[in-house]
Amino acid sequence: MRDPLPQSFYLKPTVEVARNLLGALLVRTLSGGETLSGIIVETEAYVTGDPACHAYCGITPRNAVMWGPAGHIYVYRSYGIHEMLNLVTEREGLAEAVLIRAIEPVEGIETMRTARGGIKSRFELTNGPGKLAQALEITRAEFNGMDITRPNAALAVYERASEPEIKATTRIGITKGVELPYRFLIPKNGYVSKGRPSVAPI
DNA sequence: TCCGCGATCGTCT
DNA sequence: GACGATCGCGGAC
Repeated sequence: MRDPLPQSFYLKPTVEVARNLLGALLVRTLSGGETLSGIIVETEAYVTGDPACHAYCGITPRNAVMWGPAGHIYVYRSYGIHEMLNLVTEREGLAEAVLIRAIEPVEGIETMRTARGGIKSRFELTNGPGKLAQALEITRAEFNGMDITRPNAALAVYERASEPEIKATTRIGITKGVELPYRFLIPKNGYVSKGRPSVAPI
């Protein structure tokens, strides 16, 4: 397989990166050598001046990675339970990121099923940010701050085959900035998350 | 099928 | 001490 997407891919405006990630292949290599992969089908953009963005209130130990170089991984825990996978965008000093919300499983489906507690439906293995992290065994301890553009990394993103149809809607599961159309997904894909936008799709 | 609620804990005030 | 970029279960219809 070719090299992972380079840092220049993540140095573009965050909304553009969020759109360009749709259709790309997310590949997780487990410590045992097994490969898990899936096509990214849903993302959300978090930008400067956005009240829903973790970085909105300034730099803290938790969100420090967002201020760092593009192409690094920001993982944090939500509701005390779920791990969230984000990819840092923009230049250093500008704290923006893309949340990966859902993928369509390609390789390692049985392993993902086991990691998810034996769930039967393959549509529900990775259709939500918390589920995706659980299925791919992505933890904050191992991945927060890691460079995703490095060859042979435990997690990598590869260029998409072709540009998919893209739909923009409002974001999900937040209480601030709900009106911004920063959620992007591939319509009619059965693996997107089930949450619904609070406003009609744009 | 849809909706409401509890779980659970790191982080910030 | 309160809350959150969520999830899954159980009950109503």
